[in-house]
Amino acid sequence: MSRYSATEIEAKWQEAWDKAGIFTANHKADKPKYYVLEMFPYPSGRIHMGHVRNYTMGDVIARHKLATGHNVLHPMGWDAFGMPAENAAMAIGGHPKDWTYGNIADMRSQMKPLGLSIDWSREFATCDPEYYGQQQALFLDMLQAGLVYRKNAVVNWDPVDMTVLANEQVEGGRGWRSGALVERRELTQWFFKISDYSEELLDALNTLENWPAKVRLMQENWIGKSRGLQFGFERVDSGEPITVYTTRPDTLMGASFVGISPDHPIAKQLEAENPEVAEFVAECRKGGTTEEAIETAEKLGYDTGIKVKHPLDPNWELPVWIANFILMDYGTGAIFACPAHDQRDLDFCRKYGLPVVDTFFALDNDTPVDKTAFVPPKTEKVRWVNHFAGLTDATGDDAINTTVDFAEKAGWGEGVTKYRLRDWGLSRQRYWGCPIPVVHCESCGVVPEKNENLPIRLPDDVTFDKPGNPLDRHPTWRDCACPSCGAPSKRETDTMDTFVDSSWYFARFTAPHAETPTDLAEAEYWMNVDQYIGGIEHAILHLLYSRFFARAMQITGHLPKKAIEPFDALFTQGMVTHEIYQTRDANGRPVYHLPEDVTDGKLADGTEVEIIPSAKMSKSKKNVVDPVSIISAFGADTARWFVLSDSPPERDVEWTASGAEAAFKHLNRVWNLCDKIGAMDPEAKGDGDQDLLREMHKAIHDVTLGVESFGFNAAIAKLYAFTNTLAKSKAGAAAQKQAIKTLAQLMSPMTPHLAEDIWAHQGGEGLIATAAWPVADEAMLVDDTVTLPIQINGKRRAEISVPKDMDKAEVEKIALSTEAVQKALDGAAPKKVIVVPGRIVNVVV
RNA sequence: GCGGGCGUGAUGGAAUGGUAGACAUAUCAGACUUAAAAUCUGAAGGGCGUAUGCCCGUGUGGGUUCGAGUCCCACCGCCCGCACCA
Repeated sequence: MSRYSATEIEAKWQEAWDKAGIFTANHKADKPKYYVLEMFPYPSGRIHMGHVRNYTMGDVIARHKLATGHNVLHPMGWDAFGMPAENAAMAIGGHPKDWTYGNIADMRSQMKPLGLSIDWSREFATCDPEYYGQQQALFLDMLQAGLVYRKNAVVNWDPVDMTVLANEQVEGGRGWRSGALVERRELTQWFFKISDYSEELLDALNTLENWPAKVRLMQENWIGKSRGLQFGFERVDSGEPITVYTTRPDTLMGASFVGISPDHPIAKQLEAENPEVAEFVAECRKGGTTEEAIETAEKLGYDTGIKVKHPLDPNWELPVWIANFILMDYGTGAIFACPAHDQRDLDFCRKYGLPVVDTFFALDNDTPVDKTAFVPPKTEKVRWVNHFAGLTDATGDDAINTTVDFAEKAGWGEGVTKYRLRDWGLSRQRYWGCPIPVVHCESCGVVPEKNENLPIRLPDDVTFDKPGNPLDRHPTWRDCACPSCGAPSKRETDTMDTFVDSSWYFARFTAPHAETPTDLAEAEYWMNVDQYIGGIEHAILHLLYSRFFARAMQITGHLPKKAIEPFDALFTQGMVTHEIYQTRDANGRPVYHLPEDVTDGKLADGTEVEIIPSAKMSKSKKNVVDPVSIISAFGADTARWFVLSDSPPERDVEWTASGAEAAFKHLNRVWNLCDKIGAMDPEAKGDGDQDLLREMHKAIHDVTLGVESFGFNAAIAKLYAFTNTLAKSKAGAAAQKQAIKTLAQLMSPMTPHLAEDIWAHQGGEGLIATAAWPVADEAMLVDDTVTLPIQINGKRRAEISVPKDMDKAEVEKIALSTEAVQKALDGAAPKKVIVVPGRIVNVVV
């Protein structure tokens, strides 16, 4: 009997697939296409179990589609620009380019043994000049189409990475990568006009039926549409209006003061004139220092002394305050405060002794507001005591609509729609990114580079011994001729946010070597991505940017109209977790231990470790298992099988040594089963051929359903069960052989190497990878005889065995004659009998 | 605060409104072995009982239904996302 040697067969079949070129995507044949894509990795240098899970899921889909007669596009690339390469250069010397390409080579060599059905001929890295040159071309087209612009803006400055960050890249006041507290600076930056597409990006979410509802909702909240009233408060001194935006215009009679942002033009003017204001505004800009401080930040205000007139009563004057909680880039940067119905306004007014006026009460309670603002749901009816349009009992929603109509008719305000989504600032003061292809000329201003000069390559001779951008201090790279007038000029030294790189790579995969960003014929054939798979952490940033880029690329003629939503279906997979093993050092500080150093809760020297519940694998907690060592111990098939088997794919899966071993043992069992069946006399007859084949068809049905609906764990459970059935079967050689070949086919998306070897051993034709996927025979899915449970009043009391097509009346008769039913009836007639054919019988007594 | 999701054995988890706990882990017992490992066979939600069996059981409480883990309402707990957004 031969032994299952994963190392041997995996290398053998990977070579065979390569040689046959079966994973090379090809659009010539007359078959439907299928584009499956997993989010491409950052080349950190090591693959981790998360990658294994992500790519295995995509591979299962890709291989299944290949076996069901599709032209499959399943590419792989590298999201290769970004800070870590520069950090490495600063920390250990060397060049970001060498570091990155070295990592790519390492990771590729770790990934290849997984046996993924990837078309490696389409591989690229975003730091390839061939790729980023096309990105520059795309940028220039977008510039011409008015989708990119430059403006002076208050931006988030990361003092550690020494670069600006987009709003989406600031989490809790800290840089998403460095974790440093973000400062606010005013700089001239490049922006993508994503906010022009707010409404469309929001509307189109409804068409993304095969996206998780959670992701759509997160994007909806992020875009943040609101409807409200915009109007002016007239200044008493100058007669100039201060324009405010409010979503609760119905509370205007409860207005207590007008508030403006510290960045509002009026505040800026006062700042210049008045040192006291300057000091206050500076204090506001500093902001909090910790996350808690930001959450519980004290409301700060400064009374400017300016008075404005209430739009409904020229004799009613309100003070104008500068308040630290008002954001300049939302609405108009100015508000009116209604403390009775807004907790934040109430806190502010109580602090500074400003009036609090109730405008409505609950229908059954008219207690004036004291410390808690009265903010009922807008759908709840309330009783108005202070409204200008004569409202009495109405819901908030009705009151808002009535008020907007009233203001529009009276001509002092207009209903407007606002979005929270702001334009995407793409300038980064970094070296290792795609250079922005523009030139600054003293006479011509900002001039786009000529297309024939692309790519604008990054210079290789740079140093990282000083903080800041090496491009900025390079002696010659900046020098160039103005593309317009030819005069000596300076290049832009900012590079693009790396999210730009990942916003169109999926389109580039359709023609990775085209001389233009895309090849429209190829894009027309391969787009859209039929199934996209990645982490939920990209729910907003990457996916929203990509949706914007798909629109921009359509406008600039690089993608067909049908690709406006580039990802037909999205699946967000869970993480791979592991227990954490901890001891403490002499000072009581935690010390973590690698799983491979812990046996039965003890270290090699016998020290007991504390076991902390599973968390995402991370190097700092040392709860990591290296795919490379798993593959060398058990083989890729075992790793692939295990990451899919234990949990539903959208949930986290806990890596356990026992689970991985169990997966390995099971594959051995299947191997031995194949050996055993192979050794049978081909003419041997046995018992229960039909039963085995029936189970085989049920397995085909269930596994296919599982694979097609991301029920990988359920599919694998069915494969376990069918293997157990086959192992115990006494059927004849022909039936067993058919069963093991089918089992191999059903396993082939998950464990492709083992499946291939079994196929060959059992005399299967060609490669199993390209063999037609088995189809279940409907007639074989139902047993001739079915076991029906008999319920009495909904509780199971007995079972009967009847032919599958016996009619209801007959089933009822048999059910009623059972001992349990007779006993329960005790001579009386049943009140009701429900017979669900093939399912159940319920007798009500 | 706003929004969303989830609560099933010791554990991960199965169950188109139709026999709850498939499949797997851990556990226990048996076979093989001088012994162990490996492998194979079997047991196993809780309680009572020698047993045929009976009672209870999917976070808690109600409801709809012949029948609810699944649908509806309320509550409790946990997780995630967003958040001075006017």
